[in-house]
Amino acid sequence: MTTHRYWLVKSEPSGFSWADLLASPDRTAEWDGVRNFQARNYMREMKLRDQVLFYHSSIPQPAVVGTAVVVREGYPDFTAWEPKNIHFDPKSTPEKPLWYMVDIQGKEALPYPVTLESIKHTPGLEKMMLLQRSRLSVQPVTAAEWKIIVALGKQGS
DNA sequence: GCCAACGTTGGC
DNA sequence: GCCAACGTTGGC
Repeated sequence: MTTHRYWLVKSEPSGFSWADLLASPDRTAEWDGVRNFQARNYMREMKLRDQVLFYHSSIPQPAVVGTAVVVREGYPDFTAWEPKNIHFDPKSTPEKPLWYMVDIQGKEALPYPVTLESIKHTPGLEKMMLLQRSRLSVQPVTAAEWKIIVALGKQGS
């Protein structure tokens, strides 16, 4: 039997949005540019077909707007090796990569985006890491939390 | 635009 | 190895 895990990734829509993901070839994007060790470690735990909540941050109504799936497991984030890239980091080299990324594929839009505000007030979601560690851009979600959020996103509250 | 939270850097 | 300074994120 296969088990998969659940995650939440955050993105500022002005940089890369849910719509951008859906518009990508095969609805698939490299989740590059993560430069935080804890987030990196979580990405290295991600497995094929793990489920991902896609969250829009730094907007008036931050919210989970869709679901995605991991289609490629952790591999070196080569943008760290490109001096002109905004995510360049000289401490990472092809021989000794420091940063990793995964590929995710957009799966399902949530017709009723699940706002941060509603997450705060929904029983069962009060322990979400999002509420305590708002700055962590890749974080685990429990199966129970996943279920509640996807249900809310599909049918509203 | 402000500010709190918090991760990272660097001097010692 | 400590800790102050600094930078970044993200909610409001």
